[in-house]
Formats: sequence, structure tokens, C-alpha cells
Amino acid sequence: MPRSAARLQVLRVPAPSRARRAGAVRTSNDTGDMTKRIADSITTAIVERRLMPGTKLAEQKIADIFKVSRTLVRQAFHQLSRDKLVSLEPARGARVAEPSVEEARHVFEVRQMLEAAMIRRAANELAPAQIAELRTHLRDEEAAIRRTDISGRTRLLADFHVIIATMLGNAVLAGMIGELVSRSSLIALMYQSAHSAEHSFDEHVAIVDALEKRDTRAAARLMESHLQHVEQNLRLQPRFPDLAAALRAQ
Amino acid sequence: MPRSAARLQVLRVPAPSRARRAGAVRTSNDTGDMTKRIADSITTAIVERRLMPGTKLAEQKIADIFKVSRTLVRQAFHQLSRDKLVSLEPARGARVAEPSVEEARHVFEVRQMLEAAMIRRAANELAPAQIAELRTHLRDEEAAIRRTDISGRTRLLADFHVIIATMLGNAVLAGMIGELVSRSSLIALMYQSAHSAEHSFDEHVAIVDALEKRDTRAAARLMESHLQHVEQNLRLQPRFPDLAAALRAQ
DNA sequence: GGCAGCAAAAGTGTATACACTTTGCGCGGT
DNA sequence: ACCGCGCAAAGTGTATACACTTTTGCTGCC
Repeated sequence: MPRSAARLQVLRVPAPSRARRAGAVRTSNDTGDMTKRIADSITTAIVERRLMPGTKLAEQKIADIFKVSRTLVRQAFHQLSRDKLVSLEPARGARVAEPSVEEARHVFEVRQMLEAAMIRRAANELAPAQIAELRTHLRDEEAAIRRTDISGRTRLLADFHVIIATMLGNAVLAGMIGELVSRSSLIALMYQSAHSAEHSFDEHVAIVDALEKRDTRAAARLMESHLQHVEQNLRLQPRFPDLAAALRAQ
Repeated sequence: MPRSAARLQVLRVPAPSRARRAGAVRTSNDTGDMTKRIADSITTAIVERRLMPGTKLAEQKIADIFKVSRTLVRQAFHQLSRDKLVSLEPARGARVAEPSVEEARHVFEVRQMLEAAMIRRAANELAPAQIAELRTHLRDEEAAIRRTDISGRTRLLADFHVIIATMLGNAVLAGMIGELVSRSSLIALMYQSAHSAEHSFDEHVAIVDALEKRDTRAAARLMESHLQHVEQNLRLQPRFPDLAAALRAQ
């Protein structure tokens, strides 16, 4: 193994899809566009806690891991920085983002606004078949929790929100919720959430129950309190009111 | 003038800021990061209708205009494509985006959800001084309309929404509203809005009036109907139900 | 005249080269 | 021993080279 790659073994190199099947519709990219694959790899590594906030991401090292040139890695970094999962400083390179407390609050504030509105629409518009799909998803959540599959359950709990957005058939909405949710994952990871997965799961169940009853008001109220609980269980209180106090306390 | 640049003279090359003043705080970038300047130039050109939807953007031509390498132009394209102002097709290059009717509806649907929630918060939280700032902005809007400064008034009418988001002190919200608003501009431009600037201005005034009275409910109702009016005045009805009918009608 | 097929031109995709910036380390002065 | 200085190593920023793809336009064939 090349020495330079030693510290970044957390990244998994996806095998190039051997497809390019004759006759396959050329939807977008057969081989899956290397840039995107690198970005996805890093995203997953961050969300699954294999790359901790603040970790330096050197272009050449990652290029070596994926056996591509820095060009593609750099493109991936730019994409990730737009999602705020990676922060870029001119001439100082890329690191895994360390969202501030303020940013964390902002993300949750926007989620409250957008997801409350979303769930109201969902209560009015979702077809019974879609509610059934949500039930299936809830079963998956429960299963992941039972077998203490941590990265699986984290992903499934986050997906719940994106799935509802997707079901409403609005790609713009789904994209925004997706971005907010992945930023939330990074935040949860930084500010060690005390929130139990079971609790989130129970709240998801309650939300789907309300959707099924077409109880718009209850659904919105439940979603709001769900997000509030998630946020409240983050350790967002600055541990010390000011720097001086923090240093004195050492 | 180099022949190759002939068709793209709509782009204005910003003069490199001669600053780098000694002692100036290095906030982010003295020269303003060429990539961003190119992206801004193209954004402005699109929003001000100097670049029409569908226009091919060849990397080398734009690189020549700005006197940089394709590398930077390509980076700018990637940023713009995330904002959905430019669409990239593998190996086929970049063109000014042509948002579909469906996408247009989705953008306005999300604006309804997010901006209704935003204006409710604004009604409760904005300080009197901030309301006064909004009044000043309204005066600017009115002035631009009076002197029929088309690109100025378009920008100011769009800014109204972003300013409110910014005043709430939530950068995440402001960023999202900003993205939605600039996509709306491109949409308005593609689906030739019949909406008069005066009408929008009047509605903005009514919204600020409601904010001043702290009338949360009225503010939300007014914002919703404002966005609905803007959307309704787009020519979003497919001109013809199907392609065959469209061709027959020639 | 129209069209298939091919070849040149234009354009994109990725790697690499090189200049410039930041970082880390050792050395000499105090 | 400690601080600052400067140099070397590492790393980023931009330009350029080159391979590969798409587009364009021609030529000859029907």
C-alpha cells in the first residue's frame, strides 16, 4: 500500500461499474462519473463517522486512493463544499466541515419551517399506497435499531424525511430536504446527540399515524416537536459562556 | 477583438480589483477569486436577459473573454449548474438552463412553503429599525419602476425576498431563498411573465404594512397570494397539449 | 436532389507541469 | 533553553497538453 494513503483508508473505492450494457438507456452516466463517485464516497465516510470533522483532506492523497488525478478530486471537493460537508480555505485546502453552533441552529430552524409545511401537504396529498410505503420504511428503521446497525439506522432515520419529500413529487423540495438532512447528520455527529434512535423512531411512527388519519394539524405538530427534540438533544449550549471562562476551567 | 469571442460580448469582464491594501483584513479573497467572478458575470448576464436560455457556453470562448484557462471556466460552470442556471451534459458542454414547466411549478411550490413560514417569523421578530429598512428598499423599488430601469427593478423586486431572509439572521435560510429567487428569475424570463412590476411592488408594500402591524396571519396570506400571482402570470400552460398539435398549428 | 458515410474541426474530459503559498523543521543567536 | 529566521517539503492554483467525443460539412452514390 502506498505510504501516502495510509491515513485515509476510511475511504472505499467503488468498483467501476462494468456495465455499459448494449441497448441500455444512457440516462446520465454509465460509469457513474468519477467525480460523483468520489464525492459520494467522502459523504458516506463523513456521515458514517469514519472521517471526523476537521480532518484534512489533501488532494493528492485522495487522488492516489482513487487512482485519478487531482483534477477530479478537486471537483468533488467543490461539490462537497456547496453541501457544506467540506470547507475550503484558499491555498489551505479542504477539511471535513465543523459546523458552528449558530449554523446548527439555523439548519434546524429551516428544517422546522420547511418540513412543517411539507408534512401538511403530505397529510392532504399522499395516496394510501404511499402511506403503506412509509410503513415499510418504518419496519426497516425498526429492524436496523433492533440489530443495533448504527450506520444503517442513522441513514434510515434520515431517509424518512427525504422519502416524504420525494413522495410529494417535488424534486426541488426533495433536493433541499436532502441537503438539510445531510448537514444535520454532520451536526449530530459533531455535537454528540443524546437523542436515542428509538425515540426518533417512535416519533416517526406517530407522524405516519397522523398522515394516515389525514390529521394535518397533528402531523405538523408532531413533526415540529420531533425536530425540536432532535435539536434539543444536541449539546448546542456553548459549554462555557465565554472564552475566558473556558480557559480558566482547564 | 478575437473572432472567437464575437458571439458572447454580452459578458462583462470585471476589472481585477487593484486592492490588496496593506493591513486590509483578508476576509476571503482580495482579487475576488476568478472562478466566482466568472460565475457572477454569467449569472448577471442570464438574469438580465443578455444570455437567453439554451445558449451554448463553450469553455474556450469564455476563457478567452476572461483571459483565463478553461480550468476556471469549468469550475464556474459547475457552480452554476448546482444553482440550476446552467445545465451540463456530459461531453456536450454547458448551456444556459431551460427550466421545464414542472420544475417551475416545483420552485414556486417550495417558495410558498418556505416564504410563508419566513414571513410569519418576520412579523414576530423583525425590529422596527428593520421594518424601516424595508421601507427604504420599497422606495428603491418604486424609483426603479418609475424610471423604467428594467434590470434594476427586476433585481430589486427579487432582493426584497432575500433581504427579509437575511434580516432574520439565518444564513442558511437566506441562502436557500436566494437560490430559489434566482431560479425564479430565469423561469420568469423563459415563460415571459405578464406580471407587472407595479403589481409586485404594491404587494410588497402590503406585506410590509402587515409586518409593521405585526399581523402574522395577514402577512402570511399576502405573501402566499403574492407568490401565487407571480406564478399564475407565467405562461406555464403548455401552449399545446402535445407535440403533434404543436406542429400542426404551424 | 437527397442521403449515407467519412474526415476535419470544434469541443470536452482528464492528467500533468509548474508557479506560488503554506507548513514544518532545524539552526544559530541570545 | 527559547525565540525567530530561513530553507525544504508539502500542498494548492492555474495553465496546458493530449486523448477522446461530438458536430459539421463534404463527397460521391443512388
